[in-house]
Amino acid sequence: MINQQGRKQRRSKAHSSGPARLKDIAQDLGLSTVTISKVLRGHPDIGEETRARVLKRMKELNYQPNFAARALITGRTWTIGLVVPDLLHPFFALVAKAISADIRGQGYSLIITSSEDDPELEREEIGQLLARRVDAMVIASAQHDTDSFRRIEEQQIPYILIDRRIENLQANFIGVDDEAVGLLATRHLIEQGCQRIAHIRGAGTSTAAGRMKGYKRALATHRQPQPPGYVVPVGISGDDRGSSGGYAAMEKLLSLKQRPDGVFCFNDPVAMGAMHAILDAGLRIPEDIAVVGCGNLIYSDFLRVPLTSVDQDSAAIGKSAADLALSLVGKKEPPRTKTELMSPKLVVRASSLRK
Amino acid sequence: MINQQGRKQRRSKAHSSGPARLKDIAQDLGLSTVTISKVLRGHPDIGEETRARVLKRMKELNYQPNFAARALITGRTWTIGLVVPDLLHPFFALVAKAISADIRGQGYSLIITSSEDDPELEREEIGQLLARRVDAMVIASAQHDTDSFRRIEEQQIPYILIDRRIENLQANFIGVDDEAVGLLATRHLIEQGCQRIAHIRGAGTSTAAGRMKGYKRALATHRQPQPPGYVVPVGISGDDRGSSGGYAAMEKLLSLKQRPDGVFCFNDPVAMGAMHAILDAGLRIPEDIAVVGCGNLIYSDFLRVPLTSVDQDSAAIGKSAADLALSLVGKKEPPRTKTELMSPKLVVRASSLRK
DNA sequence: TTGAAAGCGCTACCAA
DNA sequence: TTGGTAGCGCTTTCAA
Repeated sequence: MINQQGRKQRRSKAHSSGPARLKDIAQDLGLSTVTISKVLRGHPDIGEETRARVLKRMKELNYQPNFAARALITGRTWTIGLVVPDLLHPFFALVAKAISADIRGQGYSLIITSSEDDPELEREEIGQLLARRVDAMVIASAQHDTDSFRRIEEQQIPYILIDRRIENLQANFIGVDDEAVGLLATRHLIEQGCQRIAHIRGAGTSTAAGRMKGYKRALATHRQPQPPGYVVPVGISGDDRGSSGGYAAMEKLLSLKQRPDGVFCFNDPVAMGAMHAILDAGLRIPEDIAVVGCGNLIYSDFLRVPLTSVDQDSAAIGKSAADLALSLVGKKEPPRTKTELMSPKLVVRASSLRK
Repeated sequence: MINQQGRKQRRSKAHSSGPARLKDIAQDLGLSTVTISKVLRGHPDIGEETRARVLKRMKELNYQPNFAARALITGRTWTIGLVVPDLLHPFFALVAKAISADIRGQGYSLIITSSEDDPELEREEIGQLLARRVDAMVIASAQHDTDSFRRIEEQQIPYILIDRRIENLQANFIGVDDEAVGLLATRHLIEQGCQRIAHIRGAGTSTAAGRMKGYKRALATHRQPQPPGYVVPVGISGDDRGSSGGYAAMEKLLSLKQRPDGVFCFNDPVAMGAMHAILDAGLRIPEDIAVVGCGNLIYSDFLRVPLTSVDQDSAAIGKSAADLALSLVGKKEPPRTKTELMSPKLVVRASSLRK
């Protein structure tokens, strides 16, 4: 009531405070807001001349539709939420980059949150994204139970798990075939003539379990020994995301009566730490101990010994997840859940090349 | 009109379609929406008993306020926009992580966009964030001109440049003192006994210019020679973000009649490439050529030769930017712009240790 | 081809 | 302490 006059005629000609609104354009041109709205959305029922006038004025005023107002009516925010355990880890950074690139052209923006691998924090972040009514979510989860996901389902928001699966949860999943990762890496070590192959495994994720399964299967298939103590879990570490844990785990392996002559490491940071420990012990890579990692980080070529690693095509995972997410937006009844497993690829470098 | 009945009484008891609204709770409890809204925001003018009842029902329904509706009225979206050239670069990933962690507790979410170092793309992304009415923006810009920023200013949205400055633009800036970076690195090489120090410089950014200035000043101060051809620009590269450019630049330096015995590299990826080239040429680091990088990436310890690097405290930059951004949100007249320069710190490793 | 009216879910303002 | 009313900027529906 108070500011009716002041607001409604706010921008009859010039720029005053705040961004331009449909109403401003309508008033300037003597049209209704509906007409402007139709032009904005490319509605066909508009005369050519009118459309041109409106577009011209929009450009002059640098008009940007208000997403909040639009979202309120349409129920779509044109926003995708991404939850990752750690943005600093190149795998997740690459996934984020790929998703961002994929959805950008479709008018979507990406809200990224980092859970720091803390289940409680992740729940809160998911709640926050829910409150913001993102159109879909992509999650690399640090959770072990399913209730966060039940909440998402209640709100009927499509979501896609990446990299890590959740037990007892039937959900869209895109990741790498982790058992194949373990198989590929271990078989390679066998082919390089390793006789006693150890594994430094990750902690608590489906990823870690899958890779270990592949490792064991490869050993069994090739009738290789599986001495006790040859599978060492890497502790949860701080900022280096595995390197120091890899170092410690490798020290344990080196202290065994029969030390291994090959190690398959859960991921590249762990492998770096392990290599460090091996070199510090005065041993040679790969002559004394061959090392294989996973992730194929970008700097693998520049390490003290270039690291053989299993590539998991992170960019493809991101792109697939984004495509699936977009295809699910606004669907009434969600189609049956989809699982997509990328095939891993071995990239051989000096750390495992014995022949 | 059509669904008045259907909607208004939608969730009188149970869960039907869509998330709960204030109105649902009000109806269930025989109160007005205003009362519920006040409880939601912790308004004091509410009876204890009423408050308790409302909170209980909210919990039961898993109520989440609709951000879009709130934003429409308050004019605040509780969203910060971040624009970086490349999320994969650890510096920007770390900045993003720090900002995210800082604003999380205050109820803010972070929309992150990657400009791929493409000025045109960056303009579009900034436009997108403007349309979304983010409350503030943090930008590591790939632009050279100022009009994107004029547009932000027109919309009265506070923004903070990080890492890279823009010429002729008076704006909030948080970054590292790049001249000090160049000074620190170069002086260190001099102290290590290097006689002919080269510089592989970055392209086009204020950062690159500042570091080179520091390099030149250190040489001048210590009366060191500055032979022609000793400053080589690194080409813009693809996915390795500088490594291949560093390799090529170093090859050029190695082909000079008098090759350098020390190199200060624009950043760590470039330094990795340069070290690669040096080793490939059969030379030793640091005995034949000492190398210093910048950024102090996390894996510097694991390289073929551990890399001496200038640390720029990326996390502090992120945190400062976030704090400043939040402090600026909703301010009528923006206070005068603020510049904050972090002091760089040299982290010495084997690549430069000659004594 | 254009526009009037209603309303998305919430908050601001003021009266009761 | 509580609530009625208006309205944020836009889209939807339907009538003109």
